Amino acid sequence: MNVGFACLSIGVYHNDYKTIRKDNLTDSKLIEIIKYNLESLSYIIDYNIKNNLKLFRISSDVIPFGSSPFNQLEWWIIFKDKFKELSRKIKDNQIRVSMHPGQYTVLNSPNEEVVDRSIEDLIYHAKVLDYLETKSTSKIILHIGGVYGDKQSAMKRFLNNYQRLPQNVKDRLIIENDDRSYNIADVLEISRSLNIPVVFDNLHHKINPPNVQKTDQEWINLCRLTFKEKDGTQKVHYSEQDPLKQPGAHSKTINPNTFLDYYHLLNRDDIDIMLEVKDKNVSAVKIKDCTNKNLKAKDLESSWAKYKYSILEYSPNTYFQIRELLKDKTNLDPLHFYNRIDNALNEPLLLNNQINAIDHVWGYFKTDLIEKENYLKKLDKLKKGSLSVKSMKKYLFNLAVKNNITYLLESYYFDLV
DNA sequence: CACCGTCAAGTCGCA
DNA sequence: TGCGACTTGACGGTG
Repeated sequence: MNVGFACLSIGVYHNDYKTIRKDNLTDSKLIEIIKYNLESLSYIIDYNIKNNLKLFRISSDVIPFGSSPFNQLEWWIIFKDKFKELSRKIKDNQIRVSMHPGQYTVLNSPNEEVVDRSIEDLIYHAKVLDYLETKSTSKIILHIGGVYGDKQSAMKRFLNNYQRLPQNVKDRLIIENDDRSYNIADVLEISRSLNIPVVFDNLHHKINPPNVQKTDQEWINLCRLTFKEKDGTQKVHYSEQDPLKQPGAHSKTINPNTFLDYYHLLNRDDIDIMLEVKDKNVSAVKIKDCTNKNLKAKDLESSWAKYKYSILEYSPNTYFQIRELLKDKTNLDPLHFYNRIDNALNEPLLLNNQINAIDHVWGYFKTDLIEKENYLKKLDKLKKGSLSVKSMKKYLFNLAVKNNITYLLESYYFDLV
C-alpha cells in the first residue's frame, strides 16, 4: 500500500504556489511565478523522496492560467530543463504523481464555452504530466460535473464530450464520485460506457450514497475491476469528516485508529490511498509509520523532531511523557505515539505554554545583542497582550530563514495551528 | 504591519 | 433572481 497527500506540505520551506490576478498579468511576471512554483514542486518531491512517500498529487496551480488564453507562454519549452530534472527525480524514485482539476472544470456543462474551457484545462493537466514524462499510471482525476435538473442527459453529455478529448487526455482521465451529484453507482455506470477507471472516495460516498446498499469494501472491489494494467494500481481517496464543519469538510488530521480499522477491512495491500486532509504530509507520514512493519526508532524520532515544539506549545506534560516514551527503543508503538500527539494538539492553548515554546525555539538562535533586545521587547509586548502569538511565530520563522536553521524550518511548529 | 473585502472559476440550494 | 458556499493567494484599501 502506498499512501500520499495532495499538493501542499507542512514543514517544507518554499513549498507554496504563487498566482497572479488577470489585471496585473505580464509574461515576465508569469515566468517568474512559474519558476518559483516549479521550485516549490521540486522541494516537495525532495520531501517525498526523503520520507519514502510514493504517491503525490501535483497542484493544478503549478502553472497559473495554465489553460487560459491569458497565458500564451510555451512554459514547457521555457522550463524544459526544470521539467527534465523533475521528471528524473520522479522516475528514479518511482513516485506516482497525479493531478486533480478543481470544481470549475466541468466536462458535462450545457454551456458550450464551459465545456471548451474544461477540455482546454484537461489538456493543460495532461501536458504537465506528459512533460514530466510520466507513464499512463499518472492519472487526472475528474468529477462528472453538474446535473442541471436531468441527470440522464447530463451523464450522456459527459459521455459525448469525453469523445472530444485528445488521446493523451483519455489515457489519463479517471473519474471519482462526488458528495452531492454523482454517487459511486453513477460513476461506475459511466465507467462501463467509457471503460475508464473509477476512484472511490469514502467521505463523498458517506454523504452521497447510491440506493444500492454495499459496504465500502465491496464498492472498492468493484472499482478495482476498472483499473487495467496500463492504469496501474487501484487508487482511492480517503478522508475523515471534520466534526465541527459542514458535511464533506476534511478533518484537520487523520485519526490513525479509524484509518487502520478501515484499512484492515480492505484486507489487501495492492492499493494506493490518497489522503485528503488539512495537515497533508503530516498525516501521510503518520499513516506510513502506523502501517510500517519494519518501523525503526529513528522514524518516530524524526517525526518527533518536527512535532516537538507544537506539543510543547499545547501540552508540556505530553512533551515530557513522549520524550520518556521514545527512550525505549525496543518497544515501538507508533499508534500510541501518534495518539498522544493528536490528543495533545486538541488541548486548549494557554498563553504561558505558548510563551514557553517560543522561548525554547528562541534558544536555537545564536544572535547578537541587538537582536536579543528586539526579542525581549517583543516578548514583553506578547505578555502584555499587545502582540499576537501569530506575529511572534512569524518573527521566529523569519529568523530561522535568515539563519538557515534547517531543524526549525522542517518543524511543524510554524504551520500547525 | 495586521486585517478585511474582493476577485476568479461553475454549480446548486436557498431566500 | 441573485447570493452564499466551496477554495486560496493576490491585492487594494483601511486602521
